[in-house]
Amino acid sequence: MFLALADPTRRAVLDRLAEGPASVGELARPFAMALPSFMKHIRMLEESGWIATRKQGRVRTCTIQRRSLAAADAWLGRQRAVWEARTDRLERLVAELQEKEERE
Amino acid sequence: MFLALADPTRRAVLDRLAEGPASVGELARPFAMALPSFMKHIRMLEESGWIATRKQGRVRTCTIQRRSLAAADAWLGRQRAVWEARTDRLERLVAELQEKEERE
DNA sequence: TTCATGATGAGCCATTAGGCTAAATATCAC
DNA sequence: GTGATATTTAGCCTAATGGCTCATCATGAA
Repeated sequence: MFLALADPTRRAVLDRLAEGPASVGELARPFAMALPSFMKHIRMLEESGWIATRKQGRVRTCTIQRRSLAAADAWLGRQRAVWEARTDRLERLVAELQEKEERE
Repeated sequence: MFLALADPTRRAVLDRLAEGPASVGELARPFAMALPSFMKHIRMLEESGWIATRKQGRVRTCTIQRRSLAAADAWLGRQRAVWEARTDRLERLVAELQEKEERE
């Protein structure tokens, strides 16, 4: 899931898709890359759940999937939560120590 | 940056470090992995800015870096923002169309 | 039908990732 | 100074990544 975000091409594709669906060819245009290479990125984005694709005629249309964004967010969110909880504990500890010092 | 999150070992290390600093050996203990292998993960986490390390005597202590979390958040945040802006536009568009229909 | 176009399949290649072992280094504790 | 402890270096191995070309397939347009 994060692996998909590790590549700049794929992040750019997601950036583009956030604005709305697009065909493979359309998505590929900005990149100096052979189509088969580009397709690997598309497939990987689909397999990792970041996008969904549907083929009508000879055109395959890609749509971003909100769900993955939520999943990635969740991990970072948990991370932030623990970090902040710890920070809070530290702050309380420091506060207590200071109080104690003042009383002495 | 996201590449560092792509590996479960490294995510686990970050999970652990969110609770507070730890030495390399301490961090490595839960993993069935040779130390040199583990060190590669540590180095990668450091190079990608997720952690900072400092060596005193023979012990290297690792600390999580808040900054990276913020950076990762930023990307996802931007992504969400565009997505939601677009959703809003679509909702407005739908609303307008419905109004128009009702008037007809 | 024939041709152009959008997407794919197959397979090659160089680099990187992620694991290992064996040996070296640097402290710390006696 | 000897031995145990905590890393670290060097180098090897396999599989996966990310790129390429060339050949194919399927569909839309003339």
